[in-house]
Amino acid sequence: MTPFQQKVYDAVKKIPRGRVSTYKAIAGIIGRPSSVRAVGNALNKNYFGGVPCHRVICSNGNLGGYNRGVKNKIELLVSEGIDISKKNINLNNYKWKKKKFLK
DNA sequence: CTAATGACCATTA
DNA sequence: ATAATGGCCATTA
Repeated sequence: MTPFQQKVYDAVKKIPRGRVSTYKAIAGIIGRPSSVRAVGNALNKNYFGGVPCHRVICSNGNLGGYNRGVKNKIELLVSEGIDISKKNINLNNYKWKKKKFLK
């Protein structure tokens, strides 16, 4: 468990149910905007439960990957009420915005 | 130490 | 619109 991973997981844990975030957004939250790739890498090696890593997707609305199989990722997201009918996620509707919660 | 890898991103053709 | 390219960074061999 590296310090970097710890930050990533901590940020991902804050994503509420029914919402998604992006690798880029997570990178920004932890203070390393240019480490988006490393963020994905960290999530790839996340063997912990309690971290909703299935709610993290690409900035362009694509699903991204999942260490237990993308299929499983889709199931989880759909079960939380997110629509993936067109094979990409509408970030305008589902993206988690921190500001909304601070208010 | 160097080199290779990857659940990314933005730019270019 | 899609496809290829270069850059970026933490981890691992």
